[in-house]
Amino acid sequence: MFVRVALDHPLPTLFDYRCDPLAAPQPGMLVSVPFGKRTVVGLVCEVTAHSEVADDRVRAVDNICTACPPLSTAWLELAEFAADYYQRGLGEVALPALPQALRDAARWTRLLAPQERYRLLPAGRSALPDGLPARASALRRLADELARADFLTAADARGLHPKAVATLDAWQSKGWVALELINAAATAEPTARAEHGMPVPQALRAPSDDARDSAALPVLTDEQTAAVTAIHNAHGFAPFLLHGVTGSGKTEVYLRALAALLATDPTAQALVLVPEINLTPQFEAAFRGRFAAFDDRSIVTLHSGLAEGERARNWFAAHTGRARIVLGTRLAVLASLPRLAIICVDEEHDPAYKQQEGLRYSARDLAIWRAKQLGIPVVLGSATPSLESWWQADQARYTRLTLARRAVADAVLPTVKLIDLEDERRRGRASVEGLSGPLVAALKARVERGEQSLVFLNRRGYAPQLACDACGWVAGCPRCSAYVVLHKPERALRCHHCGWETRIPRACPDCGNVDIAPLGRGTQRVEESLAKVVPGARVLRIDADSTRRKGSAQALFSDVHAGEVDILVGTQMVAKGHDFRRVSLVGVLNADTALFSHDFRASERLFAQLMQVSGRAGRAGLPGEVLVQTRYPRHALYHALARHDYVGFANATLAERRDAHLPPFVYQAMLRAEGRTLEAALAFLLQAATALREIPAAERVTVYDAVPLTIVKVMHVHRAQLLIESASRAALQATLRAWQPMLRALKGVLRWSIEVDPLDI
DNA sequence: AGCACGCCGACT
DNA sequence: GTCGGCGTGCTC
Repeated sequence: MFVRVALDHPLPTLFDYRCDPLAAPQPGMLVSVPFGKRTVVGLVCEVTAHSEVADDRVRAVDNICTACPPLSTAWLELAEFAADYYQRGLGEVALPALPQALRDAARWTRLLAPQERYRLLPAGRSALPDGLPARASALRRLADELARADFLTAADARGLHPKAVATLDAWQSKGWVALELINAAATAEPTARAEHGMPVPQALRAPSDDARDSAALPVLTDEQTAAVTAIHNAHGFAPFLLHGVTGSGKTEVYLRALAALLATDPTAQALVLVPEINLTPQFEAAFRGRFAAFDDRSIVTLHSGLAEGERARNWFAAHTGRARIVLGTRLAVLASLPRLAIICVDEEHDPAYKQQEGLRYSARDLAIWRAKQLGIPVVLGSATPSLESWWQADQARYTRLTLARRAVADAVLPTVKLIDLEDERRRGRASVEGLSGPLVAALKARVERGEQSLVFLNRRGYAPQLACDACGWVAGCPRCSAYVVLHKPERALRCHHCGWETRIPRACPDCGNVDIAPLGRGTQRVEESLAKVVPGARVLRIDADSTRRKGSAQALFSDVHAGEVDILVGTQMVAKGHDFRRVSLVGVLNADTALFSHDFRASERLFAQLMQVSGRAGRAGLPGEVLVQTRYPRHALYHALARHDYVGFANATLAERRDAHLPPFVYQAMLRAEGRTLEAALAFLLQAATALREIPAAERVTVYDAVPLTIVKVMHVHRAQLLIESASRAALQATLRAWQPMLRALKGVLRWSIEVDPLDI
């Protein structure tokens, strides 16, 4: 007997191994196999009686992972499709999608091995809370938790108090707690159990079933009702584009659609995707609140911020069918969900759904593929849908559901005003520290009224450049072809491309001049300026720097919700999804740069971002105002923004894209090369372009010139790219498939990679 | 991707 | 004389 195994390895082939015919693994199982000098974990794709590989080269399977039920055929097909479409090996797709614990054969035994846990004994229950010193708060917490849950694993206990295990051992010797063994795999709910019917949670019953339930639920608008009904009545594969302005209650539509579906089928699973880790807590709270009868294994999250163990547990809950709702970021789209019945993709336009390293997949596109494969509904929600999705709806391939009104009765869309910076200057009203007079006045008025404001600026750090007035020197990164960003609190210059850091120099290293000054402004500088310009205001900055520590983003956001902040300064991080009820003013700084970008998608991104950040204003009855500082107040994008006219913007932009033969009217792929020199990278791409002439399918493919990337050099590596496109997706795919072996034969470059459907051009 | 082999320059 | 640089080649 032989198994054909996929390994996490760039070669797109399966590897054959011998196995015991009496104990052969099934497809979808994990095995550990010898590979070269190492032992690696692979995924069994086929079990056959014959192998094409010469007998003496075939080695034997080392070990079979019995702790994990095999992955389903449907999941293997998903991995195969993704590998095929994104031009990678199956193993490169499948194995990174699994939890780390499964990819390390040494840890398989521990998955099955008995785990220890401490159970509270009656003696302990009577003795414990009082037997502790009143001041020993950590010990009391431990005792309380033990009393509440009856038992604690060592890991849980350690989470409460670092020395908890020692304490528990001491309590054990006093006869207060007992150490018992549990079998981890046995506690994971087997699929069979789920299929016999989990209890239907109360919250899932239709509102009409129970007057008390319906009283607690928000009343749907007509538009929301229509959307929920349409999703509920769908049969088979049913893609929906839920186009709803911010605050129109898209989340409520997801909640109702899920409730209806999960109630009809007590084993059904739902997958809900959000673009950012920061949004998972608020979504998790909303889902746990609504599905109160679901325990914490029934609703799980999957994202890269979870500790490895928790991620593995949640993955298992999804894989065994135990989890009914899986809420996660893009990586969750590759979770194993044997009973998947509906998928929701919130803010489907968000570029964060595109993985930007390794396998460069679009989680939104894979979500649609999964829905099609399984014949289930998929709901793509956004206030500013991607033009790709909008076009699909235009073509009637997706059903459009529109929520044009805000769901909260007295909430109206904010008024958007453009502040013409040129005009301000001509009238002798120069901006102070980059903040125009009207914006400062509006900020002051909000502080006086006790309302909150949000200042949006998509640039972190203090200033994007540090320059010498005398000789024109600008601080640059020694490893990259980029300027270093001044970070004032850390008193450092930092490269945002490679992380290189240095102290701020006292004088110009070129000419010795001490008058070196920051140029431009980032969030730190705006934070500082606001404190000066709006005296007495409590200013809080939220960006990737201020939220670096784990959990700090949540803490900062809750300060805002608690009203402890007057002015919030932030990057796109604050624009997404958060429902800041007291914010009545949004100020936008420095948006103009994206208007004239070389990237044809820059304006689409800017429009979505500005619509999204505008939506933060005036959510709870307060009249909202958005002030955009610009030098181009007559630009069509700003006009569409001022009228909240996504549809006009989308239609106009789509018409431009059609004329210019850009996506979604053509399909693109990018070949990127990294070389020791730019010449090497370009030479490689030139050879690659020449090789295309030998591929028949490439006759229907347009090849552009190889060009250096905007940031040519990162970490001493020079980068260039070559764009190819075709009106035929099939021709493009066929070309890429034939191209890869030719590329592998080329030399002279450190690395190269193909990206299908690139977002950044 | 790893991890070997292999062939040439600066050091104890 | 070796340590170690990265070019080349292989992995069932």
